[in-house]
Amino acid sequence: MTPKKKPASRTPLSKARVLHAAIDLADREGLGALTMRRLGAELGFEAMSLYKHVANKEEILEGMVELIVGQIAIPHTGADWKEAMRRRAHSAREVLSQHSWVIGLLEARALGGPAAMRYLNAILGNLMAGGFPIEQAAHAFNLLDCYVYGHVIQETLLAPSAPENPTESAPSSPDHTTMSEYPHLLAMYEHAQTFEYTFDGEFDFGLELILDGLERYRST
Amino acid sequence: MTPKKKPASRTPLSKARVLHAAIDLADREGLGALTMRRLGAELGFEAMSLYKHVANKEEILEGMVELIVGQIAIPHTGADWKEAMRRRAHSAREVLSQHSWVIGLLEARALGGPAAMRYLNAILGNLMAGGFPIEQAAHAFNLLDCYVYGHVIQETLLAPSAPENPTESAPSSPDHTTMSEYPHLLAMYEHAQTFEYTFDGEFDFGLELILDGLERYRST
DNA sequence: CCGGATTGGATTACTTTGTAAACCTACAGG
DNA sequence: CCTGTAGGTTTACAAAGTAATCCAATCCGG
Repeated sequence: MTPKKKPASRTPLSKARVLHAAIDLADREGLGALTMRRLGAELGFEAMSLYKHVANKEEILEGMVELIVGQIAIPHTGADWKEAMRRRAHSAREVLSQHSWVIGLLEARALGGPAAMRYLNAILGNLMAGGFPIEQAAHAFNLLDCYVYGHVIQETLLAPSAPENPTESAPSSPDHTTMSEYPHLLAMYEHAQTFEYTFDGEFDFGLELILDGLERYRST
Repeated sequence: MTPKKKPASRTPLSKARVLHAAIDLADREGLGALTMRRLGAELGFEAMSLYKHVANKEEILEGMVELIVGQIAIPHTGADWKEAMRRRAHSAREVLSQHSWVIGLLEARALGGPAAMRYLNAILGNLMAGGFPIEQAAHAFNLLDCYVYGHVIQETLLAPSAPENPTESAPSSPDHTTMSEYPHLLAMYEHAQTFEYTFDGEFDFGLELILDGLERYRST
């Protein structure tokens, strides 16, 4: 037996490794599974060893958010504002949907990190370069961001509730007798079953409507 | 000493009282303070006594969401769709902002309750009565809801972080040296200090833009 | 080359929180 | 009256975050 016992999983451990393992775990089994002991086990160490690399669990959560937010594509400063906003909205939706647990962490953690700052700054810069004066840019940014954010939440709310709680899934039409009291809602459920209804479609509809509205507003 | 010792606080206890006390506590000190022991104390009973009226904490959380969602004004079926949507958006924003912790609970809890169903049903009904065929109503509803939802989150994220974590407040412009790397963001912060910038204003701007867009869309 | 200091990890143990289980007690009704 | 049950209490335990301590290897100046 050579002196190197567990080759891959015994590499030194570091904040970066902890964070990536945490994201991995959250992706696979949801935030609920992210406990210090579990995370330690996942890495092949004891729970308390993690504390040599992060101050506490909160720091892990912050780091996770930071990493994820950093994955959202930032528009290049030269681009046409409308196309830039479209791109970044799609990117944000994709990234956030992929790691739907971040939503639950975004309470005060995001705003501070450098990734978020770079992101926000780039967007505002793009809008202003696109001809929006500051207060219009604020309006536009706020509106777009609320929409993207809200939509991701809706999706994860309605979607086949990922790995978190494998119990109830939302849109399973809770028996027709109950539903008969809510005829419009029932119609909606049925429509949602159609192949005409996709999250992608819904998202793009709203996004384009907002973008067009903003364009009209800008040239006011 | 008369036999009645603690007059008001010793009334029998019931699910309703538990729920209202829970909402009260969450309003005052945030979701983090809502523990079974604390809630029991608040009511003048032991923690375990609560379990004679609710199955578990989850049931309390569900009940809280249900009560809050039930407070959102539902538009009357006759009203003009635009005005109806405007009203309900404002109502929703108000109610959700007042109890900002509901956002954190809305993961799968809301969609099932009767209050939510009534709410969704009424909105869809209004839109369809206003001339939107089902798939357009779905679009419109989704868009509006995402916006309202997203906006409330933004607000609570940026607002003077209520009773939850009295630590850091977000928009305190984290020292000018750091900010100088993000010029647009800095400009935004400064603009936000202006009396021209209010959450109300931002909300209404986006709402009207969306409503106008929907109106245009409907008559396509 | 050596002895202490430092670094990274393991052990133990304490706290908080949800909740199961058993217990108690007053009151209702046969 | 006796009994059972509804409503409340006590005790106890498991999971999770983390403080304190300990331990081994490695690093570093003399």
